Amino acid sequence: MGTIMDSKYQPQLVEEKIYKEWDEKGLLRPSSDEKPFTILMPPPNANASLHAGHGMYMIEDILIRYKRLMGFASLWIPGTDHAGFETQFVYEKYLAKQDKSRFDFSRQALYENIYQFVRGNSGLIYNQFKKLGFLADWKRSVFTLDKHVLETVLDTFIKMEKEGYIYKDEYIVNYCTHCGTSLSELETVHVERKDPLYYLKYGPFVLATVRPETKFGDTAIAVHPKDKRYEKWVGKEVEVEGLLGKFNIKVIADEMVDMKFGTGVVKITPAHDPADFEAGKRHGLEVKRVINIDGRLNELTGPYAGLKVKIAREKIVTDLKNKGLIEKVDNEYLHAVTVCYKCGRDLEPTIIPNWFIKVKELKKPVIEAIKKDKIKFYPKRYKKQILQWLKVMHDWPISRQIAWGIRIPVWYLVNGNESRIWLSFIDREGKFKIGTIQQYLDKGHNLDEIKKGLQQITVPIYEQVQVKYLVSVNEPKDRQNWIQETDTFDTWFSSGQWPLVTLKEEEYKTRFPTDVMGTLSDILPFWVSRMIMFSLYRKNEIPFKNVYLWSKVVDSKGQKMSKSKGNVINPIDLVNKYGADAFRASLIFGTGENNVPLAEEKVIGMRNFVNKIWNIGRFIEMNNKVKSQKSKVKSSSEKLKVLKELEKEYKKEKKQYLKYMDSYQFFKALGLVYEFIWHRFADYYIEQLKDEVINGNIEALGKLKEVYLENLKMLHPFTPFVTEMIWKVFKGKKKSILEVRI
RNA sequence: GGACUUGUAGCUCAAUGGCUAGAGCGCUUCAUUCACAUUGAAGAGGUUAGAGGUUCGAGUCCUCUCAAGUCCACCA
Repeated sequence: MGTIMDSKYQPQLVEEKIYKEWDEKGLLRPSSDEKPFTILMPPPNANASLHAGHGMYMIEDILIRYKRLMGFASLWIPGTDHAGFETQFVYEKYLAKQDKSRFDFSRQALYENIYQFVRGNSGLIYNQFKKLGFLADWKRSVFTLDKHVLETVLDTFIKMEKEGYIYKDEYIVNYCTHCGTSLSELETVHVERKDPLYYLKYGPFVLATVRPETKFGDTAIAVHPKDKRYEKWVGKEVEVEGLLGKFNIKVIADEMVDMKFGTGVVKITPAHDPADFEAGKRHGLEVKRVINIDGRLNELTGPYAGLKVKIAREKIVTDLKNKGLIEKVDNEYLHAVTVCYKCGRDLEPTIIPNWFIKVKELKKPVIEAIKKDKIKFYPKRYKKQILQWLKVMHDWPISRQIAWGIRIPVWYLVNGNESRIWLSFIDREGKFKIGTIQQYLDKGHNLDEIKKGLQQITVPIYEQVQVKYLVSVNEPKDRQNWIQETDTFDTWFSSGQWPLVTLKEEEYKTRFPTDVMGTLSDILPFWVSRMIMFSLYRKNEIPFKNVYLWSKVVDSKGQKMSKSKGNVINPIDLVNKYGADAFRASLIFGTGENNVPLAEEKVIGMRNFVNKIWNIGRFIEMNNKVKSQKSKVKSSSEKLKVLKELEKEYKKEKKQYLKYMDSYQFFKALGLVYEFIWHRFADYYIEQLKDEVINGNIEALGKLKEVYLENLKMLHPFTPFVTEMIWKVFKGKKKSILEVRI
């Protein structure tokens, strides 16, 4: 043996070497003959670098290592996500620095540029994961734009379309005119804000609105059916004086109206308000669009055409005042505004043709599987939550108006539809063009040129004739001209199929359903529910048996980490300073089921603990080396009693440890071992037996060594490096603690 | 507006309805040739947010009030 143990454990000197040895020994993947245990790593964004939240992936590493020590062939498969919207957003910020925007590129060029951009950053996060000691099979990494992933994802869409789960509809969506895409409800943020509430004179009524600029799109006035004040008007048309002159408008009665709000009268603008859109459907109202998707008012607004919403509003308010059409303004009106979660700007509810999945039938087996506990949730309360979410989950818009993603395999027939298909493209001279295909064919451009420079096409849903489309991966081969949909799939549509694309074909027999899915609790509805849905749809099987949900990593005061607050902690800095073991343990120790506070002081505390583990080993090793030179001393009856006590206490500890680990109560398991090893084993037992051991009592030393080594195994999932290092000191340089079993 | 979660020492968190409510960090005092000062021993620090109830017994269960957080929002 003869390995010299320094009086201080220095992680910086050994961690990299130890990790390399695990890799070389093939310990990153399981040996084949044991019982399978499988975890699929939630794919981080391909261009991301490690942040504190990723530290919690360590929960999965704990499970992988624990199960390995328990005799399982534990396998952890990593991957990365193209993260459509997120990544394109980051890339566009990068473009903006060079005074460019996505409108300067064709979608093909933009896609390729982002691909290169992502490639340049990829691999970074895996190196950081390795620094944390993650025992994952990196060679098997899957990227959500890999060929076989595309095949599966496209195939799912085609199958769903065939079976009638897919439809296209004009739908009012939250549209960010700045980011140029529609957002799902889950991607929006509601903020409370004060805005002026204008009381407008509206024919015989006065009504309150914060958005006077949408009044050009009004197609009805609504009152509550029980409101006696307005009873006599319901069902009739009234004449209203507006900025563009007089017009007639219908009065309807609908329960959506709050009699107590404002004057109890609201204008209905189906094209620009989600609630009005629904009301419009109920009453068969015309949908009159007055704001285009670029956030500017259109030709129906007369002199205001071309103005952006905010500017138009100011101008319209001034003009209304001059005409005497504003009765009063309430400047203290507090209301919830929906803003873009990415750029924070107000969202414009807008009607856009979108692709949808009917979820009503698809979610049924999901609900059933969860109710029957085929999938278990930790902590338990999330079962109730996910069921609640599933219950109210409505049809899912899966199309996104961005280039970075998987293009929807739909082809529109061009012939005969030239003036029905709207598009934007970069022409052969590099100029941005927008309009219908017909307009540009007339101006001497040809379809190949348009397709080559294509940015985005919009195929509206027409009253009489629909543009014919085919669902196909490749362009239909006939004499006709076709053009492919430019919308891409929502990221969750592909990452929702993660469990269907990560395993090898033969592993679906042995490793599916996988054992544990661990992820941040925030994405329970986005991701977890959809993975279950796709898995049941494609495989008729649940994707995983257990779901472990961890919470956000926050700062020492419980505040969310954010750049603007300046409280962001870089995990790698802490690892470099105090070692990966200390960092890992600090995310587990003293936490419950709530947010995980991360503070340097706590990491220091855990560094001290790691050092304590090391020094206990040092004490035993020092006496181990010299034992042959000393005479044999037998234990006194008093010391025998202490040894028996130790044995008993250790057995109790181990039993409790297994119970905690098997029920995913990691913080309790670590707390238990911490307490035992430091305050019982070191502070009590070693102190009691110290003189004996130094005097050469082999029996006492043997017992201490035995219990110590067992505790190293129990600690290994939490602090893998130091336990491996000590193991090598005791057992030999070529041995690994990962090769033994608890 | 609805749902969920939380409120315990200065801070961050524990405590299957049962003994004197415990850890870590911080604080005070003492110790030191010792495996470890990244140490050890001792200590201060609590009306468990508040009020009421159930119980032999409540930090824990129930009701209400107050406060904080998260998610959802014509969907419950």
